[in-house]
Amino acid sequence: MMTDFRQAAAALLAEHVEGLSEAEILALMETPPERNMGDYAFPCFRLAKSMRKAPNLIAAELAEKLSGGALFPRIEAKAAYVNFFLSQECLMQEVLAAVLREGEAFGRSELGKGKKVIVEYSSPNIAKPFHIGHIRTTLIGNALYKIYDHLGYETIRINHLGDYGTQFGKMIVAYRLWGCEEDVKREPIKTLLGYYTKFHEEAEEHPELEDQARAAFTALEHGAEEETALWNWFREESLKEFRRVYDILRIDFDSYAGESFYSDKMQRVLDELSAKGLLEESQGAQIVDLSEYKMPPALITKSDGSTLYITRDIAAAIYRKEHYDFDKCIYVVGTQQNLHFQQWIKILELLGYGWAQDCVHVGFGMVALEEGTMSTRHGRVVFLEDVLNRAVEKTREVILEKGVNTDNVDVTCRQVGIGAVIFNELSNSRLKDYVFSWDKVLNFDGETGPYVQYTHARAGSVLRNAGDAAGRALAAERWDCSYLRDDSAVELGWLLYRFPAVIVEAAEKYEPSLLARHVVDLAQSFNRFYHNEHILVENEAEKEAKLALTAAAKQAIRNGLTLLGMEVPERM
RNA sequence: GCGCCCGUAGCGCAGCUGGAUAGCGCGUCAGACUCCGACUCUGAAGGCCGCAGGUUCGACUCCUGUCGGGCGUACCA
Repeated sequence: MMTDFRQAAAALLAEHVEGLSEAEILALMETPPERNMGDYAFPCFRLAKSMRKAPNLIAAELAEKLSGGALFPRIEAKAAYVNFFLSQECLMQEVLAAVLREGEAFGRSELGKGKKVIVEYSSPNIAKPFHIGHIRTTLIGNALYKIYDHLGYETIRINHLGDYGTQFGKMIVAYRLWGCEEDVKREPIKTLLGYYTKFHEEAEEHPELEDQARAAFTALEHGAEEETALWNWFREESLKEFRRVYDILRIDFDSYAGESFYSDKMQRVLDELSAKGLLEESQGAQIVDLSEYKMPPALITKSDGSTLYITRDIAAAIYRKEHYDFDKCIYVVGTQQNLHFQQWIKILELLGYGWAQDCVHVGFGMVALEEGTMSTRHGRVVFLEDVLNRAVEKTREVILEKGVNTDNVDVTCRQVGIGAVIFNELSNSRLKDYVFSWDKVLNFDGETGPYVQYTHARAGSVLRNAGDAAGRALAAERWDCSYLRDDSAVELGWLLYRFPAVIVEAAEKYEPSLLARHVVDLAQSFNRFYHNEHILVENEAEKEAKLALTAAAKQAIRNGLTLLGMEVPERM
């Protein structure tokens, strides 16, 4: 572990500041807007009232009294701030030693040791296309899983398949009416989707189809033979297709227990709800009234007795707590379902489950198409697999145009193309809606996956060209950091120093984009360093210091991208 | 109607638990490959941070209102 410099500065201040604890000082410490103003700053505004003195006077007095020793050779007042200048030598030595010693474990921690976290993500509906609407939950969930794993948590990945509900009643009815076994076998999802679309068209003129669909689902729920067989078949065929996409993305799950898995665990929910006096009948349906909490009522069962989404989610939560005994259960599901999750968590609380507060809904904004909202019913979808394939093709075009530096073009195209899609998705904050654009996913310039991967490959190339010096740089315990004084090098040192903290922050905020952005910063910084400074110089001490920084940047970029779920080619 | 989310340069986005001159990418314009990989780098132009109040020594950041967009709001998930 590296020294916490911020805390060191706060400790120094604590000796001379009255009325504030070290922890409070630490909380107030900030980073100056520009490096030439120092590395840490303490604003004195807060002290002005109690000390009855102007903040800039207080700052000046504090700066006068403080002595930072080797760690902070300069401590100066500027306006109302006390600015701490960290010894670049200390910073660089620590950072290089930490990154090069820890290697791919750099950024790892024991924060989650002994704790178990469930991440539920992806969760597509069977018999429906795996489209770009699913990309966010799939990639955000996967990245969160990797990040939590890196922080020492025991993780369980659950793909809560949408494999239950009235929609399957519709599918069953449609198949009986228009189904063809060979067609389904040949192209399962597209064929089934066709039936589904046709069902909705027909149902507009023949509303009785809807009733038939509800009846079919109820039959399925009661284990009727024909319905169950059809449903099983649809599920298997769908999973085959989903797995193809997961394989491309190198995503895996520990459990595919979808909604249907809880079908036999629903009665218990109903019993518990009614034992607590929460269940009421209303218009033939069973509901939980939540008006006291300013929410609409939650429908637990429909008037025909079949269950609903929220009932299954309650059953799932209880099952998971009892089966896995999680410390945290993360649901990566779109913000459209905010109300659903609020109702659901409230009901768990009302049932007396204190662990409800360990369940967290990680929402994200919608993906729309340029021509409007996606709609499977209207066939307005972009298949995720198509996006991935086109990204790979595009990479091939770029490689053909610019030349290759790799032994296996196919592998590299896949790594870069898929990486581009993943990085593009994960570099924006999750809450914002966005419009899917082919131009944007297929653009490889600027803040993109290929840019970061390229930077990594380039750093690798420098290290290869360095010959023995690279080995010496890596094996060393100290480096002559006086050669790493260029702004770009200093900046790079800081970004490397902050890397572990960024991973923690990304986990705390369930926001992989923080990590993605940090990796871009690292890449930009390294590219600047590369251009400003010649690395492979004659002077051995200088060369080794620069190679150490190069190797450290490469390692951090690699670790960051790996945590986002990307592959990181050595050459491209 | 009510609830939640979003509104920052032409476009796409950052902006740390309020703090010192609001940043990055794309695009545009002007530059840099006899030199470690130009999928790179440097510079310029481009902003009343949706609008109006309020809290504060200080507001892109917090509160209220308002406008614009998205989503949700009982038998879909």
